[in-house]
Amino acid sequence: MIALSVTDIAQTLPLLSGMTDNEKSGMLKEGQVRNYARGEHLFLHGDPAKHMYVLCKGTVRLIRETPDGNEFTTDVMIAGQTVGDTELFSPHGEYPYNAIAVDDVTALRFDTAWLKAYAQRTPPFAINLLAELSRRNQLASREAEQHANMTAVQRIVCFMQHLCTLHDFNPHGFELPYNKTLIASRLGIEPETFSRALAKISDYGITVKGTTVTMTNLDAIENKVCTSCSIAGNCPEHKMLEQKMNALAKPKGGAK
Amino acid sequence: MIALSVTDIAQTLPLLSGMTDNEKSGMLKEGQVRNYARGEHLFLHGDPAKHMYVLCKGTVRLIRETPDGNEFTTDVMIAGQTVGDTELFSPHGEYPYNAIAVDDVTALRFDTAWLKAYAQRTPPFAINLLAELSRRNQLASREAEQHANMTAVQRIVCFMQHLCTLHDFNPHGFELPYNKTLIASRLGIEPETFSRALAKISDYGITVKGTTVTMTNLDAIENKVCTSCSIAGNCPEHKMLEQKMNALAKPKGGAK
DNA sequence: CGACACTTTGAAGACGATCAACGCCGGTGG
DNA sequence: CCACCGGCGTTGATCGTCTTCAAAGTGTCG
Repeated sequence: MIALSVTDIAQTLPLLSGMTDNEKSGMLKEGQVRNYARGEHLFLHGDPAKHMYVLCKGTVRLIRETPDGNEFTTDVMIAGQTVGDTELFSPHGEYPYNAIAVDDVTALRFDTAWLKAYAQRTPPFAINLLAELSRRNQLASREAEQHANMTAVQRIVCFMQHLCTLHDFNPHGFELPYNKTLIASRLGIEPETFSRALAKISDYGITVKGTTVTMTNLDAIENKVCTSCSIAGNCPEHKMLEQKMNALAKPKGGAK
Repeated sequence: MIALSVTDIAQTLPLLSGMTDNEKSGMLKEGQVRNYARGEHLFLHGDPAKHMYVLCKGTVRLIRETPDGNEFTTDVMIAGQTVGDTELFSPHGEYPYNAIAVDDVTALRFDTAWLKAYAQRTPPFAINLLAELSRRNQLASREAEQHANMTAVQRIVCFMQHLCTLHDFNPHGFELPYNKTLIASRLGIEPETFSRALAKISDYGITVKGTTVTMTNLDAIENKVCTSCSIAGNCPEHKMLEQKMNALAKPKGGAK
């Protein structure tokens, strides 16, 4: 679990890109450092959206509960990502999901009212917000599409690929960053189905043994599963993976 | 099919809310009136996102094509709605879907570059954009959730309810605004499944005969289907429907 | 009238959810 | 140190839902 310092955040946070160092530090000093223990919630569904969070350490699960008691994991956020930015300018100002710490979490907490005012007087920040929301929209709509058109096996392959680039893992072999039940919930499938599906993904050039994932054949993924690949033609995610697989040596027998 | 004048748009367009009349007309005069015949496309997937469209007349279908030739209808937009606003500040600047006219369409077309600059120097407009994207995000993520947790019948009921409020129809009886194949595609289900499911939705207090929809029992919908109802407790959409059903007389025998 | 798109119905099959059972592991408490 | 427990993961069997393929009915428009 990597922890990010304030300077790390200033460099990596998409919401701050293109802003001057002065502007960055001016904004970051408004953030309060908050810690959350495993299982604690940052906020609950229906709470007034008073804060936005930048995660520095740990993993946060965004969950919506359905009437029949089912839980649906909307997303899983990691260090360097932002929670609650979508609700900053939401018309009715409530969080539409619970945010719960999967492990011990450190976050920078910002006041919504202040951020709103800040966005109004700092156009670059407003633009960054717009770009971020735009990106989220695309992801969300692709999510819905995948659920409608792809089988569980295909969605898992997609997810593994995404996981690998997001966390900057070595495609030749990496460990799952959280447990399988959480992944299944994130993908909207049952743990049983997930378990069974893992046995079948070797057709797509991926092997999963225990918690270790190995990607062996990217061509088997490309144009079969990856939506952005097969539709747009050139998928940045895929190219990154390819470069990395060529650059990194294949781990030998006893390598961890 | 209702056509909107420029003054109609100035009043109803969410993106213009809270702006002065001067600002509104200043922006609207930048829009070019464009007409599209039935079946014509406004733009295609992968096209550079050069324009944003405000629909004045007709219906536009947003479609993504999957590798295996399947078509997935991301959304169906009607007069008074905006197409391409999500891509205004999209990082890579391409439309992620096709936009195709379902019937004869009139739209106001705005230049993306101009809008971007305009948003930077007009904070209220940027804020409206943020609010709109925020709203879209919520809809998209609920879409994904519904697909994972609800049956076809339930999704249809949800859709009918949404349709009724969106188009301001009379719940006691209205005509479907476009054909069933399109609706099925919008819901991510096959036309056959859709057809069969229509026979079963009477359990939820809705009757569909041919292209006529009648809502008879809102209680049967509430807390059974409507996600925002059962989760948030008080769903604005539902309340509107309820008020309307009470206000409007039940149509007698030969009423149209 | 004929072509064509849309809609409906039937029958078969694929897929995922559900219920149930079991093995595995880490932790707790005696 | 061992027994017990709970959470996690896997496997099997069954069931409901949706898709797919096929066919036939409906409607509209030239």
